[in-house]
Amino acid sequence: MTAPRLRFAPSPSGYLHIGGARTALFCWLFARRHGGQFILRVEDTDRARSTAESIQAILDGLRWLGLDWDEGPEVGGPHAPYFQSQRGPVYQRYVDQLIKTGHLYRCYCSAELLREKREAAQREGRKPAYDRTCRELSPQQWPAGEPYVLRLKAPLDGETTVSDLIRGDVVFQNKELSDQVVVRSNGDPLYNFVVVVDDMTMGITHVVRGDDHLNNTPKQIQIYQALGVKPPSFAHAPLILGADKKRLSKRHGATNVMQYDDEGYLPDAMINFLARLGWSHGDQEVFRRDELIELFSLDAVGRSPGVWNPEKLLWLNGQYITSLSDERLAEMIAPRISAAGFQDAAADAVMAKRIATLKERARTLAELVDQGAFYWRAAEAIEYEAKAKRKFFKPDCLPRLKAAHAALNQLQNWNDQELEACLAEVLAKLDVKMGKLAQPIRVAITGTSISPGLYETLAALGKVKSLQRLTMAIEHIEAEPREEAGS
RNA sequence: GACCCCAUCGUCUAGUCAGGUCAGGACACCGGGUUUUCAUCCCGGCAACACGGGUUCGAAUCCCGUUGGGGUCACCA
Repeated sequence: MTAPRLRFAPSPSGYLHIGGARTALFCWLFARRHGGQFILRVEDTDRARSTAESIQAILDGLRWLGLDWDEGPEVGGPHAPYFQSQRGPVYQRYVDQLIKTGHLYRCYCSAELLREKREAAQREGRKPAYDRTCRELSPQQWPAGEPYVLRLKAPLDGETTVSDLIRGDVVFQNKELSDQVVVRSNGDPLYNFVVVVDDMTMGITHVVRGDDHLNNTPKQIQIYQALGVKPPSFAHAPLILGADKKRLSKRHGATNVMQYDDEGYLPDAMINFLARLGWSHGDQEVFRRDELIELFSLDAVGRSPGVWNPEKLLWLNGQYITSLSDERLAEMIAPRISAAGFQDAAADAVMAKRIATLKERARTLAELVDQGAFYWRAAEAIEYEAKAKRKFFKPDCLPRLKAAHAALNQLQNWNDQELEACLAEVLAKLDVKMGKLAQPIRVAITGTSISPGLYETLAALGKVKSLQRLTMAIEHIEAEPREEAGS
């Protein structure tokens, strides 16, 4: 295959949506797989809805996902500008061509009249297509000074076939297609025309987009034909649905990819998950980015719409978190720790050790920071969970905690092995089971009955903080009124 | 309503194009094991070819129909 050129062409009327992200991913993967180019083009001709913030949000989303574009906003390229709003002269050139070749005609029907006709057709069960009233108007019949739109003089019969790389041939009867408006009465060209001109002039070879565009494709092919140009290859990927099988929207949860960043998802996990939603490679679930590039094929993209499954994304994200190095994770969560207002700035080695105890338990970076709160908190800022306190801070554990404190205080090498040996000795001396000692200590140092393994946690917390919290716990229990006496 | 697309466990899917293994994997769920809690991990379980006709010795796979779901029908993109 000669180097393909693919484009992602979002309209900037919001953030980067999950569905858009997957479309962009498929385009990007295909381009990277075949050594082609990935082009970003902004479809901002709807000035009422397009905003600069949206453009930025979409760029941010793509960058977060690591979908780099070879041409487009902020990087430029040989086919600039990459904003439709700035390509007026290009469109005008091709409008002129189509007028000259007789493919466009003036239609003086008012928007109001068309709306009425459409509604009447709907009511009477006819198809709501334009009735071609003005198609054969001669210039003598043009009402002077009246506004008009330019319509495509489309074929009246025959058929238009979309050769889709995912779905095969999709045939549309031309009589089902009406004479689409190409230029508004104010002179602005419409979407189906500008998208064709852009794809054509930018040398796009493969148009990969959502299923919702399949019905636009024959209209675009008719424009290519009028222009006398061979259309690119098309591939329409199935849409992403919510749990109720309705088109994915905000009420199904987060649809903004950057919200997943906020919630502590990793871009690689998101990429992996998005790729697997609609595309597959045998039984494989986890793919590195380079594997995805190597294996991606439009042949393996399914045809049926898929349901967004946040549970599986969570699982995948956990897999990625576990697989990252402690050091890398430390970098990633540092901003989150300070944003949460925690003070403890531990040395890198200590930080890595702490993360090692947490990462296989956390499915998101947010969970990781949350579950490690007892690490980042100052020693004296410990908060005991009510239930854990009630269950494990009983007066009878005081001797055990005191014995543990005394023994640990003597420990020279504060590491997993030494800690285990040290506590084993305490256990033997007191003749109690591990559970009787581990849980009170756990609550003392973490504030809860749930935490990573005790030795590694003590080791990662550090001797000073650990002993301080043990002391605090002992004092706390001693200060507590003895409930047994009353009841 | 018309047109277009789609149809395997609850979900993502393999298998469909070149009909022939108890329909495979993953998430979730349930049970068991490991264990100082939780999680990880390991083992096991539950669970699907939408329905009806054909074609065929044989159909998840090919054909037709039905049903269901989705999408699109703008002087939006």
